[in-house]
Amino acid sequence: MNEGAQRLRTLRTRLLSLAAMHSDRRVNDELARAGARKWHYAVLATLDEFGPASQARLSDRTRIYRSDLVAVLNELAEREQVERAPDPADKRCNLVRITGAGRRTLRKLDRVLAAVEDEVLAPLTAAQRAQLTDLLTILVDHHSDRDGHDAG
Amino acid sequence: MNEGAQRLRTLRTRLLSLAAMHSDRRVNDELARAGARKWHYAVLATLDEFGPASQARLSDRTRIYRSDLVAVLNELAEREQVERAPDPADKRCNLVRITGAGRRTLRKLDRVLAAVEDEVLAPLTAAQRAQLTDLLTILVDHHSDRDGHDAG
DNA sequence: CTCATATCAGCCAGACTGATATGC
DNA sequence: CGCATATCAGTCGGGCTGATATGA
Repeated sequence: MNEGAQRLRTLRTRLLSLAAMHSDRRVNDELARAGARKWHYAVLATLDEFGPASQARLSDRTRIYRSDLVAVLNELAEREQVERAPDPADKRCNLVRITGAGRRTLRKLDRVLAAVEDEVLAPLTAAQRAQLTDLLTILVDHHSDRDGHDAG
Repeated sequence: MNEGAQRLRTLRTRLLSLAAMHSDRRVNDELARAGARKWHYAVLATLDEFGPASQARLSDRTRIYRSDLVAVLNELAEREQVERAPDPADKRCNLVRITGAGRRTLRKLDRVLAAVEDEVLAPLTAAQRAQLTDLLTILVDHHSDRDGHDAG
């Protein structure tokens, strides 16, 4: 009805939000069916890739707040997917490491997430998927730099 | 340390999530500075574009749940940015319309959001921004169809 | 009677803050 | 001392569900 018309549907920040919301919902649903949550996967994948680490480092690498990480690790430890032991070199720290069961869970979640990713990106061609990956990577890297996060 | 390494950082569903999280945070922060929230903008923009509507239609168009819309409209009505009056044609409905103050607020928020959008997309060239818009639009349209939402 | 509308009450994951105890 | 780590308590926006009253 006015100059601003169409802004809502073309607002890129909103498109990003809507696309992510749908993607997240599918991810969360499927992870829930597998008995896990995003954070569990993030922790397991990070431990598998980088090896044992303190909770502070895990927090940096997964972007899970330190305060929230506590509960996540409690859950993972309960399921024996990670082990949490005091670091002899620095008694303030816990050294967290992934277990065999954790690796098996990770493999399973990897498959679940690959399927969801494929479903979410279904309407895009291979070339478009590559484009999207590039663009999103640029955005994420850019604000990671500015916010000063751990590069791993 | 294993085949799954790098999966976390290249997982498209995660990249989407991270990019959207950053964008949303910036949007929310700046809207807050302007005394508003995303939902306020969505309602005002939708009313401006499509004209007066019932809450049910507003809910479809903005994707705000009907139950949540009540509070949003209360807030907007308090600030006299919208008017909510019983629809004489269907007494179950409220007819919601934007006011002059609402339009002025909308213009202000439009400027705020344009600035945020520009900041968020800063690392992208004009061509890349167009690409991103296309790709996100495809994704959003695709799942809107499947979830069966109102096209407006 | 069935269906839609508006409203209210409440749940839950998740982002984020602040305080505290402990060890460097 | 100042600084980092892990933990706990709690806030808050927002997505989502269910119940209810009322009218089409």
